[in-house]
Amino acid sequence: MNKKKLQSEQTKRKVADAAKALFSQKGYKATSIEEIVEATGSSKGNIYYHFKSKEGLFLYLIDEWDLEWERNWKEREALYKTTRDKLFGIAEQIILDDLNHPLTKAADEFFNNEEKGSDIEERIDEMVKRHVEFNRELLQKGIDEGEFSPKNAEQLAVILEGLFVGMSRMSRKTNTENALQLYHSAIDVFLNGIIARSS
Amino acid sequence: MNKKKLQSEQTKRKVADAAKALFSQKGYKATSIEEIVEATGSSKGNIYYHFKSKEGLFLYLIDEWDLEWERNWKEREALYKTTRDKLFGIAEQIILDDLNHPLTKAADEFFNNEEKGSDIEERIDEMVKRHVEFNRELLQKGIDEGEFSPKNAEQLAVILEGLFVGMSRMSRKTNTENALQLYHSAIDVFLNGIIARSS
DNA sequence: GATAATACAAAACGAATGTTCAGTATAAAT
DNA sequence: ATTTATACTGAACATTCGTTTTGTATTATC
Repeated sequence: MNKKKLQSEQTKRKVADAAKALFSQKGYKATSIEEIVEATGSSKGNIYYHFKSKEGLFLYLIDEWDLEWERNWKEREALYKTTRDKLFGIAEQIILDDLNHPLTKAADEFFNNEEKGSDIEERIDEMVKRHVEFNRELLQKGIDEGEFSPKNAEQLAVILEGLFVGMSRMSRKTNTENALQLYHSAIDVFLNGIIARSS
Repeated sequence: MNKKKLQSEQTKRKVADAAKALFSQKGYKATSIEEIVEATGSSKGNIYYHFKSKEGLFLYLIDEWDLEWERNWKEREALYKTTRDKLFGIAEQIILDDLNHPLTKAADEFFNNEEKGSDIEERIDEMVKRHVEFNRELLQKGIDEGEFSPKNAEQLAVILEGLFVGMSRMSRKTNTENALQLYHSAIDVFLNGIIARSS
């Protein structure tokens, strides 16, 4: 059990990579299996041998992407000391990760589509919850350490997530530099809005 | 030129109303012309007689919706004195208007889709610009009158728009009450972040 | 070496869907 | 009254696209 499994994994990787590039460029719906076939040289049947369905393929990519994001963040987190700085760091990574390896657009489209099967919806919900929880822990820490004024961390976490979502959308047509500036300002406002004041 | 034109307008209205309901419930892609046919009793050919295409029909609805929103706001604007209060008022109207007459979901989906023709994209861009400009004027007024600390109003306007977009997304699965609370908190943070401080 | 499992190809399926078009009836214009 | 324009029908068109199926070569298993 060696040569075959290896070859298989390589093929799966190749399909995943091609699909990722296509979904990123064209969006989810606009990318057809046929195009993935053309890009990989693999056959339709083979793609369906490796992935349950188009949605399954996409979800596979999203999961990979999300895991990679968290891995990257954990590597960089130590670079930032205050929660404030961490937030700016997160924004920076979002922009770099999302605008360079951007399944973002496709993900957005996918999340908003209504046709998704029940299992798909579950996994999406999980992901959003993970994000909010991630934010919540970060903010809670900031509150506990007196950096922010004590408020409902859960709700702030949702607001922060929404802010990121919105900024992502607003910066879709701008370049990286402008996006960085926009995110920075947004977080500035957000932080200024929840910061602990000595007065 | 009377009886016929009248009948024609009524039909167009009927199609528009049915389409609006369907797009709202099911989203843009998920709503087929066939379903609009079933809902109206009109024929496919007739729908294409009144509207250039499915996209054209949707855009027609979006335009109507946006105009109505502005009309409603202008009626209510006088109720709020400070810019701060106006922002809360806007949020309230967004939630009520958007969650009750919600083309929001479909609009979101539509805006994110990549396949849109060039003219479509133009009209969408215009709409976003209108929104940002609307925000900008509001914020500029708040700055001029000393309510907010002087900052880049243009960028704040974009952030505010993004915040609304994000909140809309985050409150998709909640009820009106929770949505109101979320928006309120979000604007609280935003205002707190840009407010003029005496200290 | 025979059998079974795996990786892949190619074609066909099938169903959904937006759009067009030839035709018809009704109202307006001349 | 005849012609013309308008509102509308219903069926056919034309694709696109995700998925299934059938078949085959290669590799692992016994």
